[in-house]
Amino acid sequence: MFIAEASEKFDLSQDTLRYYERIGLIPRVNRTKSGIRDYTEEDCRWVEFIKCMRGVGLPVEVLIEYVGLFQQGDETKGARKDLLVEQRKELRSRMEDMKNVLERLDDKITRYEMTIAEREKTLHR
Amino acid sequence: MFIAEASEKFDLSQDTLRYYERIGLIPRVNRTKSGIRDYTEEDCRWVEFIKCMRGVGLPVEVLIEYVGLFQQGDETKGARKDLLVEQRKELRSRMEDMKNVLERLDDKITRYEMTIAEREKTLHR
DNA sequence: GTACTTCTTGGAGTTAACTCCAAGTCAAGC
DNA sequence: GCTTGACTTGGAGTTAACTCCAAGAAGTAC
Repeated sequence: MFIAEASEKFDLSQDTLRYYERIGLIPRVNRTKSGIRDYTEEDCRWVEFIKCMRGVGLPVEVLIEYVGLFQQGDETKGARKDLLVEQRKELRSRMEDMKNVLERLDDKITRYEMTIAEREKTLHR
Repeated sequence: MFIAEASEKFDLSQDTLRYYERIGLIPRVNRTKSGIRDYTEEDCRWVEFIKCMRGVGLPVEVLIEYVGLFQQGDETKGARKDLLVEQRKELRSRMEDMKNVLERLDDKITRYEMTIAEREKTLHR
């Protein structure tokens, strides 16, 4: 799969795909003999994984480290696990914050709805 | 309350507080006769609200609009509600994404734990 | 009444994460 | 064998959201 197709498939610009590879956010992608990127199944799995993680805000820096550890082989499995555990903690904490804000928004919206309804009533009285 | 105290209280730098005010993310804060910011209760409520919303990623631009609408008076209550409803939708959608990623991380971590435990066993056999 | 500290403003600088661009290469169509 | 179009690279530019800075004023300690 060439870069145009991958770009479509993952809804990431070609520039973003190249950028991710450049900075080590995904491992180096396969090339044809003439140097053109030709994404393998595994390349695609990396892109999908990174897009997914970036989508919920895991920092590029952290993901670069993960990919780096991965490329160093089995010895780094412990470190990789620790990294994921830490990110999971962060994610949970952010979700907790969001849950609270969501409640607050629900509340605020309900109050707006009530005052607006109240005003309507008064107007038509 | 002067800016140093507000900065402490909300854990936002003085620069951030001034910046928020400058761009209209919070309404103009009260001044002493000599021009020094003196946060009232209401100013504080705004700061707290904005910090809270920014903390879960609501865009500055959107919050500026909300504050702007607020300052235009009761006529804008409908618009303010709509804005909050839209942001709630966004928030819910992001939380949904995060829930999925959380499951994925749980899975990945479990798998790491299993392979690491497996290797330990082999080593000590 | 002068030194010190804390504030003021407008504007410049920084950071993360892309996004765009110029110059060049290569395969395909005619 | 020349044009076209999709690709390559390294590097510059952009955006959102701060963060820092210089110059100056104002209250406080002595």
